[in-house]
Amino acid sequence: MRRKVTLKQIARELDVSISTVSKALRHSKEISEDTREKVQAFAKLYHYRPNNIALSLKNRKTKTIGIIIPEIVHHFFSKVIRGIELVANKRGYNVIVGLSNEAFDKEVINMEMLANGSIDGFILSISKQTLLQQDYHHFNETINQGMPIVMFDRVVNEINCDKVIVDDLNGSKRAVEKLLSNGCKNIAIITTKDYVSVGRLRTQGYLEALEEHKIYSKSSLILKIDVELDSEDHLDDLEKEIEQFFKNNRNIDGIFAVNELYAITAMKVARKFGNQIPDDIQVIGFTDGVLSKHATPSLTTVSQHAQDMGEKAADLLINRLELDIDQEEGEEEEEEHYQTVIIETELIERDSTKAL
Amino acid sequence: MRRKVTLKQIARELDVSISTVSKALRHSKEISEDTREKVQAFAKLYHYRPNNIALSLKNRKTKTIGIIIPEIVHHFFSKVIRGIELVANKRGYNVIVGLSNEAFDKEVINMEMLANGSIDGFILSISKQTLLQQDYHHFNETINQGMPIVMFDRVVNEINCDKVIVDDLNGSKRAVEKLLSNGCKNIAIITTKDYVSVGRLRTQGYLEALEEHKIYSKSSLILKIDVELDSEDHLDDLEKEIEQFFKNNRNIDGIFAVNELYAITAMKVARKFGNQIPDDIQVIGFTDGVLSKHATPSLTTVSQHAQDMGEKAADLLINRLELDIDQEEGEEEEEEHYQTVIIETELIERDSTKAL
DNA sequence: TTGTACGCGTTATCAA
DNA sequence: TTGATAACGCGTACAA
Repeated sequence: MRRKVTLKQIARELDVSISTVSKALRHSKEISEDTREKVQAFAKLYHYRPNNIALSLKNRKTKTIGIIIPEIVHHFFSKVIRGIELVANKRGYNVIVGLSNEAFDKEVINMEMLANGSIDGFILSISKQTLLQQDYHHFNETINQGMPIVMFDRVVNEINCDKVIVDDLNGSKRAVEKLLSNGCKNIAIITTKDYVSVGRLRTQGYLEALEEHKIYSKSSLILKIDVELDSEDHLDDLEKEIEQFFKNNRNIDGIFAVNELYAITAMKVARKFGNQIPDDIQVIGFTDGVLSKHATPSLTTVSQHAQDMGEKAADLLINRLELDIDQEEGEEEEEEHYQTVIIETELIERDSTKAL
Repeated sequence: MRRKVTLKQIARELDVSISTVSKALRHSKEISEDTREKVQAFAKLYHYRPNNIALSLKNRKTKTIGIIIPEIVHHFFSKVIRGIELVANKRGYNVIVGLSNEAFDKEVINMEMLANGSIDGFILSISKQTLLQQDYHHFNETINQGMPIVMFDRVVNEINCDKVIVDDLNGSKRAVEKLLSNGCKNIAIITTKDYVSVGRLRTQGYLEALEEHKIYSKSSLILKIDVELDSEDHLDDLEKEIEQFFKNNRNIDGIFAVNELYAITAMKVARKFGNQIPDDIQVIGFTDGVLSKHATPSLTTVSQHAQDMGEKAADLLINRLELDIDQEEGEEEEEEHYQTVIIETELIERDSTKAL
């Protein structure tokens, strides 16, 4: 077992100085062709590779991006990661992942852990608990320490940073309009409680679409699901709640659900109540997931282009990181103008809505 | 914007030496209570945290685990990551993720990138292309450099390292036995080409189950799907291939599919051919995915306990890392006995098989 | 053409 | 009780 070789070992072996080896390997023409070749041959033989950690310490940058997401077993988030990783790798960065598991504490701890030199910047989506508590000090502290953050999807206005969001409002608006133009008269929405920003926006889109079509929204047609019901353990409860909702609203002929799980469950319940989809009830979800594609009937959805979001977020972050380098000395940092990139949604029509 | 403070800055500020600060912060009783408190107060005020990179360089370990997987947008792999992250975090480690995207080159590049000091060890699952080419030099090199590897799921005998695998053979065997005891007479298998180790093993389980029931296996009932058909872009081709398979085998009354996608697609095709599930054809898949749970009918599957695999893999790796420390000096490394942990599968009965 | 010295941030050892 | 020094591995400005 030969451990990793270092410059020092090569230097000792070849009886030259460390800096000579360093220069020779970096093809500096300060060094004679003779020694250069000798050193390079030796380095190749022993598979010399510079130690990343030492480079990070020296350069004061790690070429690593920290990702903090609430959950990884989730099509949307894993697609975002894929997008981030793609761009990051292409631009010479690695990706380190921390999971908040939707909990405030784990989010804070994870961020502190990574912020102490392990990474150059964050890409993150806020946990539900954090959104609920509205405690964002850890984000601000991180930014104040000069570590850039890019938020995606679950963002918050209070924080000054680059953001990548889905056009939730217009996405849902168009979905609801689709239902309307497909002839639905009683469109229900199954959404989250309002503190989840994306849920709130999607609800708003729903309301605006109705309003613009001069339809009065009825609060009875709006079901706001509580967070806990999302977890695997509470699938049954979710189903029951939606069942109750159906019982209270016998005349529903269209459903807009703000995520895949709600949509699928709604379809299931609708069928249980003897409805045909899309003949009796048409359903549209909001997501990128696999479920939608393979459900029966396959689900018409508002696609979020998750991978695009990841790619965009990575580009934003790396751009800022490399920009910071150039103006390193500028000290008084000319007022930094943060961007909010909006990723357009796309309505993917499948079999849960009528083909006109 | 106050940048991260370092020992040096605190020392200068308080007009003491760096080492005094360091000791004071580590509660060394070498230091007078006076200065100790002074330093600690100052450090707290400025949120001093030791720089991870510097610590890594000094301690020659990063407390970071590198994960290399073929694909992240995949229920199985993301669940494994969740398991790894859970244990890693609990034991004070971070997790850095590299995606091979099923390609040999990316696997190699990613590993080289991380092996140069960024991590203490790998947890990985081999890419399809690597399995196909059977070129494993990068694994051996990594291990020879003293960096431990734990492989999971897609492993290979040639490599000497800890492994965590699913009991593929017995899992499929029991699945097929279930179909048999449920009355199926013509059980087909939809599997992968043999170089995918898990596919091969699951096929073997299928064959053994038949054999033990004195049933001759028919090659016409074995469909081995080519890799490329797995990708999103080739879903249609996959469906067509399975359709053709059905046309050639009109008498199928049971299907065992080695993954979720194959199973779902098979159900779809079966229905298209006018079959009722589970009345005419019973189907069992091999997976942990969401599709199975939410499909119509919901799919009976062999669960792999992906999260357990991740947890076990992380424990194996960290155990070895911390063991290495203790016997650091031992040099002649008493022969290392690597383990292969087998995670038992579990048959989860849902609605694609008959309830007897 | 080659080597020395320094610094990145930290800790451990030894000297004062 | 405190401080100076070395070391982790690297790159580079400067000296030889």
